Amino acid sequence: MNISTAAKTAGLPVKTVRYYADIGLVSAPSRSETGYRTYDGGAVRKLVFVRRAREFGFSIEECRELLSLYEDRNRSSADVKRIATRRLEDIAEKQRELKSLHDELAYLVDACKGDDRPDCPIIDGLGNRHAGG
Amino acid sequence: MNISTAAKTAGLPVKTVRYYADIGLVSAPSRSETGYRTYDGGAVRKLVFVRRAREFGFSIEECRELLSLYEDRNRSSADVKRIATRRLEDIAEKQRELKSLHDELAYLVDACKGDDRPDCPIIDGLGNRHAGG
DNA sequence: CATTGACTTTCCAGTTACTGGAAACCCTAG
DNA sequence: CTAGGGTTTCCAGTAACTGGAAAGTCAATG
Repeated sequence: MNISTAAKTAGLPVKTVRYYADIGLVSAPSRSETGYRTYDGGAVRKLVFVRRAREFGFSIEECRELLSLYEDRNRSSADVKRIATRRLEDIAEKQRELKSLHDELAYLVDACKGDDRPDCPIIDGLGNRHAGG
Repeated sequence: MNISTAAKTAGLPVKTVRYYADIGLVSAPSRSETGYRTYDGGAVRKLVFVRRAREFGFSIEECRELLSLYEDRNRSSADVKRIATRRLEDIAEKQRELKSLHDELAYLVDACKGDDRPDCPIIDGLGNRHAGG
């Protein structure tokens, strides 16, 4: 199949599919006589794998690592779990950050009357860190 | 004061302080006879304001907007509240996404034995979307 | 006065993960 | 044969910096 069919099947933009081969994340596809890229089921499955991993927030480098584990019939599940667990910690950390951010900003928004006068705790709160963050 | 003192006081890297003037986010500082940038308290306060806003996840363009409100003695607090509320919704949305991501990945990690055998629900789960995600 | 080392300047390149667009080639339907 | 897609390559741009080179400046020392 041609690139647009492969891309559609994998749920990725055509540009992205080309890009993933350019950076060597997936292997370069074979070409037709006229130079068109041609894809088979296996190539598409790898693209799906990458798309899913990216949706999980794995970086391209992590995808590279996961993909080599995906392709390695002899790797241990512990190797995979290690990477996934690290990623899980990243997510939890990000969640904590977002929560404190949300709470602090919500506090400021709540304190702001939102009327046509210039007094605004949000602006004030951005200018000087408020106590008890 | 020179740029490194200003940067330290504002809690920003020197490079970033220069960058913010380059892109016109803050006005270009005055220069000494030999071309060194010189900062006063007002300039530093604006840098602090930008740093805080960035920490809150406001984009540079939003910072530009907020900064003009910060500098405008006649703007209404409603204008500020509008921007901050939009940002608050972004954060809430991001939190929801992170939660579903976390739950799904945690489910996979939990299902993986993490031993030296190749069976791995994480890899399998990345290859094919699991039901009831 | 010379030197040393820290600080500053400008400018260019690189980062992440793509995305947009131009110019040219290919393919299929009518 | 033409029209309209799809495809190719390559270059540039995004967001928000960050790193580094080469050259000028400053303050303290000998």
